[in-house]
This record gives sequence, structure tokens and C-alpha cells, in this order.
Amino acid sequence: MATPHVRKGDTRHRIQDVALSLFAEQGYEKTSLREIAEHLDVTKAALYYHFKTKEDILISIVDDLARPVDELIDWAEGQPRTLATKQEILRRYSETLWGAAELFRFMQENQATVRELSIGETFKSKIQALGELLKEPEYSMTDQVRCITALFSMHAGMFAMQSIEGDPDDKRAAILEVAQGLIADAHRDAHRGQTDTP
Amino acid sequence: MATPHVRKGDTRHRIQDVALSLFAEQGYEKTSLREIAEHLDVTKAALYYHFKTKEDILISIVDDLARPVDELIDWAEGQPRTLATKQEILRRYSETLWGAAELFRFMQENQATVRELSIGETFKSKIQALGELLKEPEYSMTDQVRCITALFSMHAGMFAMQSIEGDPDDKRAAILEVAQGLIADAHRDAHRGQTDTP
Amino acid sequence: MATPHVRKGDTRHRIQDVALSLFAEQGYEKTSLREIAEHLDVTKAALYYHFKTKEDILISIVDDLARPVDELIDWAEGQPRTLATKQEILRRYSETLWGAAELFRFMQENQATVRELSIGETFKSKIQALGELLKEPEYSMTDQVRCITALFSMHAGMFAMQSIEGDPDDKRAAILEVAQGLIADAHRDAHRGQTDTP
Amino acid sequence: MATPHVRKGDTRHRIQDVALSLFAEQGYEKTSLREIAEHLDVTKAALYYHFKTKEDILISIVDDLARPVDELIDWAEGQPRTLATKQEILRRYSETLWGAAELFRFMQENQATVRELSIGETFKSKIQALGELLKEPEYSMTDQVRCITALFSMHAGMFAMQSIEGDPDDKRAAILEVAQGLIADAHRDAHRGQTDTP
DNA sequence: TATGAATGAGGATTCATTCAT
DNA sequence: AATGAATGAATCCTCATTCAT
Repeated sequence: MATPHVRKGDTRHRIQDVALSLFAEQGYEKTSLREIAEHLDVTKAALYYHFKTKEDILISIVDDLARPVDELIDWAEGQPRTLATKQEILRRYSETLWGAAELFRFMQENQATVRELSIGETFKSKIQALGELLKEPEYSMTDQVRCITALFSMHAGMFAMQSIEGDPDDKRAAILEVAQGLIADAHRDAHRGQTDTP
Repeated sequence: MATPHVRKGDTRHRIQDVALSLFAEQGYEKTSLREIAEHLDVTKAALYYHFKTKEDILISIVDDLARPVDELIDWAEGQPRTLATKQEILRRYSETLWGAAELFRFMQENQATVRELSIGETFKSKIQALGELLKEPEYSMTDQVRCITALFSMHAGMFAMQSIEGDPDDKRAAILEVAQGLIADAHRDAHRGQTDTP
Repeated sequence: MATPHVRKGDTRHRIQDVALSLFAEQGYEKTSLREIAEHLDVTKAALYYHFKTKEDILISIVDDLARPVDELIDWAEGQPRTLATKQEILRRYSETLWGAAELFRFMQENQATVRELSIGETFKSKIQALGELLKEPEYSMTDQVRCITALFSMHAGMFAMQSIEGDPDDKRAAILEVAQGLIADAHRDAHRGQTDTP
Repeated sequence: MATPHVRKGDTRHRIQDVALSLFAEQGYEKTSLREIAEHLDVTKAALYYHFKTKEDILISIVDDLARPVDELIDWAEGQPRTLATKQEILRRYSETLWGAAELFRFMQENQATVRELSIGETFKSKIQALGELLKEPEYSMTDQVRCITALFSMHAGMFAMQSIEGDPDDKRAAILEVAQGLIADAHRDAHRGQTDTP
């Protein structure tokens, strides 16, 4: 069952893995193809058999790992715009984020780089789409800020909560709770005085 | 009376200005010293008369612009740890952030780069210090997350709120309001059932 | 059958050859990689494919060419410490020196440079080892000086004897003769009054 | 009597001193004007007030310190070409060498550099002149080599005798003794069978 | 499916030198 | 007698990329 030497067709994936972890650790610009190749014990030229350019490696990683976000958006667009839906969006987004933590950390910490790359726009628009699904046009500005903050607090949560002690899973739950609280606040504000919440 | 050429002694500052705006726009790594020099109509070597290395340029900028954060921390450490103090910390931090928006945007968008530079640790510890001034040890994990989120929501607010329409100053006020709300929530939670709030 | 272009795999050696002759002619510091590359009709970057640094080029040359000295030391350490052995050491050293004249001339004329490089110590210790094989602890100081002088006179002989007319091979023989004479003097002094020479 | 701050007109000499010691320590090429200036707590530009170029600094040092060699040659040319004269030449040369040890060490260790500089030829011709005063045209090649070796052994002696234990002055005396011995050998060879030595 | 060899463009940095003040 | 500011040319080196094999 165990494969003695690396499985055929594996190299492409191994490149992506090593590349992502180096990109996340050192940044995109500071990671050279030589370095990636060395970690894999292949030559730089081998990378070019599998990918057209350095940027291509990154794109392929992002494409693979960002699909769940697309699926989340697709799903959400088919749901009623209730508070419960929004809470569920956040819950699922939390899962997505932690499922591809290295990638999102990379995106977060290399925004200046990513902005110039073709993936930049793509990503930004996806998060914006998510934002649109959380806030409502009639919300006050403050409540709109609450919605966007809910989203970004989860991003920040991935690396900025080191000063808080505790089990990672508990922390993640707490972060989600705070984000959901923000959405709930916005929702309550907007529907104050109404009998029925949609 | 008007200075026909650039004022004497100005070059050092002009370098910092141009460098910061290029760093913020394109990222640190993608900005070459040649580019900075060309924007200033001097030679690369002139930069080296004023700064020892490329990193040194950045350090000098950060040193100048991050002083207000130090002052804020100093001030805050002399205040009672009341809710009002914390609200005021956030208000002042908001001011600081917008007073040096380009720098903070740079720090935010180039974290991977900054992490490896000597300023990385410096900055991280300052923000952590601020965080410590907002949260209390006896807070629940959720409330601690609220405090850290309050801080980071203001960072995120500087560039992630483009999807919200409205006057920038209003937006900034709304962001501050949300951040202060988070702190207030944490405070209320922690003191629920008590007659007196400190 | 004739190779129209340079033979494959040759480049590494060609770099070493050109580098050594330029280093010897102009000195290490004054020889730029650009110059070496131009002599070879390749780009500077090509040099970096074959060698990690400029110093590395030099190290590789020294490693290759200094091996005979190691072999000489190894051989000598297995021999009895007689006068005949010492004379033979000098004879072989003479051969070694002339077999890699360019390198030794370089080492001689670039001591200040070489001293800071990693090869500096290496070389110094080898020559010291040779010196130890020539002199004996019980020798008078003068006789020890004779031994060291014997060694160094052969180095000096490689470039300092231009004021003497004559066939190079004859000159070399004469230099060796003088060196051997110095050793013989030292030996005679030390054993004066003894019946047997070891 | 003591001058509280550096004596007027001193700077020129201080530059020469610092420059020579840095040149000797690190080599000419590796010593930058910045470094010299820093050691003196002046600016690079100040060096240019006193000297026209970097090479000029070196030339001025050499001119000052090499004068004794000229005087030695002048003196020797007025003496009879006897063995005693030659011994005295060596003795005086030994004195000269140790009187300006740093300079001679520099010349010895930076030959490749010095060769390209204008002083190179100057120096070489002086040593050659000394050589001519030691050897005689009718000497055998071996004896001519003895004479040149006598000269160079004193140079080598300045730094190559570290493997010999003992008081520096004793060592210097031993080196001179060996050099004089070589000259004596040459002389004896040449006059073997003659009743009278000139 | 890869490699060995190479390139062209560009990077940061250092240097000797100049000149107005 | 010396400085502050700057330059132009050069340095070593690294990178993403290419292509014949």
C-alpha cells in the first residue's frame, strides 16, 4: 500500500505544497524558484515542466483552495437573507478559512504583492461578494461596518490572536461567536421596532 | 523668496516621502532603489549618502511615524483601566492610524516582508501592548477576542471598507463606533451582575 | 571529428583557466567577473551556474592545484628524517612549484587578499608543515632559519630571478641547488663532531 | 609641552600613518578611503585636501619610507666591491627593512596591486640595483642565485619565520647571518684557487 | 518527465572622486 | 583646513525564464 518512491503525477502537487508553505513563511517575492526546487530535490527546469511561470504556481494553488469560497457564495445566494443564513455563512467561512489556513495567511500577509497579480482582483471580489451577502442596503453605515468587520475579524483571527491563551479550537469558536454577534447586532438595529424579522 | 530648487537639507525627507509612497503602492520588495532615485531625480548613490541600506530607509520612516503609538501607550499606561479610558485609547488610535495612513497600510499589506525585518518585532509588540491595555485577564475568551478584534477592525477599516458608500470621515467614525461597541460589550459581560462598574 | 565549438562540459575548466590567469596577471580584487566572462564569451550569470561565488572559483582552483603539496607532505611523513629525504622534499617541491607556477605566483603576489580568504590558513599551514619536515627541534636558530629560507627561496625564485640571465631550466636547477645547500649546511652544523649522520 | 589637540599640519602625517597600517593589514584594494577617514574622524573630502588620489597617499608613504634604500644604494656604489662591503649592505638593508617593517610587509603582500601602480617599477628597480651590488658578472649562475636569495630571504624573514620560536631580535640576527653566509659562499666559490680576494 | 547549461535583466551596494561652501 | 552632498561607474550576485537533449 505504501508507495516506495513518490507516486506518479505527484510532483505537481508536491510543488504546490512546498511552494505554498514557503510563500506563506517568507513571502512570495522572497521565495525563489531555486529554493522551491531544492526543497523538492528537483531542478528549477522541472518546475517549468509543470507550470508556465512562478505566478502560475501561485494561481494554481489559489484556484484549488479558493473553490470552497465560490461554493459558499453559490450556496448562500440560494438561501433566504435571514439572520440564520448569515450566521451560517460565517460558520462555513470559518471552516473554509481554517481548512486552508496557510493560503489565507499568505493572502493576508502578502496583499501588496497579491494586488498586482491577476488573482488579486479575483479574491477581493469574492470577499466583497460575501460582504454583500451579509449586509443590507438599508443598514446604517455603522451596521454595514459591523458586517464587514465580522468578515475581517475572522481573517485577523487567524494570526492576530496569539496574545490570547487557550485551546486553538476554543479560540476559533470564540472568534466565530464574536463575528456572529456583530451580525446579530446589525440585524437587531435594523429591525428594531418591527414585529417580524425576515 | 520662493525656493527655485529643492530646499537644502530636504533630500533626506524627500527620500522618506517618496519611498513610503512607493512602498505602500507597490510593496517593499517590488520597489527598487533605482525607482526611488528616479522619482527624486538623484542617483542611487545619493540615497546611500543619506541611508545605509534600503531597510534603513524603511526603519527611519517607521521610527518617525510610529512614535505616536508609543506616546499613546505611555499615556494609556498612566490612566485607570476603566471603560472610558479604553474608549479613549481606541479614539486616539483611530486618529493615529489615519494620521499615518500610508505607513499603516504598508505595514498591513507587507506583513510577510515586515516580519523578517527588524521593525517587525517592534511593531508587533506595540500592538500587543495596546491589546493588553484593552483586555483584562479575567475576561472570558470571547471577550478577549472582542478586544483584539476592536483593535484590528480599525486596521482593516483603513482599506477594507471600500464596498461601503459614504463620506470617509463618517466611515471612520462608524468604524470607531463599532470598535468601541466591542469593548463595551466585553466590559458589560465581565461586570454583569455587579452593581458598580469601575 | 574536430570540435567546432568548445567541448561540452568544458566550461567549468575554462572558467578556472581564464580566472587563474587573470588573477595571476592583475590580482584577485582587480579581476572582475565581468572580465572573466568576457574572455570566455559567456555571461556573468553563467559563471554563477558553475560556481557559487567569486571566492569559490579561486577555492576550486586552489583545491585542484594544491593537491600535489598534500601528496608531498604525505609522502614525506612516511620517510626517515635524513638529509637525503629533505633534499628530495625540496626537489619534489621544486617540481610542484613549477608545475603550477601561475597559481603559486598568484598566492605569492596576493598574500594580503589570500590571507582574508578561507584558503589563506589552509595554505599557510601546508607550508608550515613542510617547514617542520625540514628542520629539527634541536637545530640552532640559525639552522632553522636556513631551512625556512630554503623553502621560501624556491618561492621567490619563481619571479625574483629575472635579473639573472640564462636558461629557465638551468635557473631552476640552480635555485634548487642553493636551497639544498642551505639544508645541507643546517644538517652539517647540527651533526658536527658526530661520527654517524642519521 | 603636550599639544592638547592634534598639532597643526599633522593631519597629513596622520593620514599616512593610518593608511599604511590599514593597507598593510587588509591590502590596498580592500581598504577604502571611507575607512581611513573614519579612523581619523574626518570626512573623505578631507583626504582630498591633502592628497590628489588614493594612489597618491600610497606614493607619498613609499617615497618617505623608501628613501633609506636609496641612501643605501648611493652609499654602496661608492664602496669597493669587497665581501665586507656586501656584508655591510645586507646588514644595513636588514636595518632598513625592520625600520619600515609595515611598509615592506605591505609591498611584499600586495605585489599584484603594486605592480600596476607607478611605484611598482620604482621599487623593483631599486631591489634589482641592490642585487647588482651583491653579485658579480663572473659568478656562476648558482652563486648569482645565492646573492638574490640572500636579499629575498630577508624579505621573507619578516613574516615567514613565525614557526620559529625565539626572541625577535635574535631571529633577525639569525636571518642576517644566513643571508651573509650565502653571500660568503658565493664569494668563496668565485675566488677558489685565487691567492688574493679583492 | 525531467535536466544541464545558459541568458538578460535587474537587484543592492560600494567606491573614488568632485565641488560649492 | 575641512565638510556636506552628490555622482558615475563599477561591483558581486540573484532571479525568472528558456531550450536542446
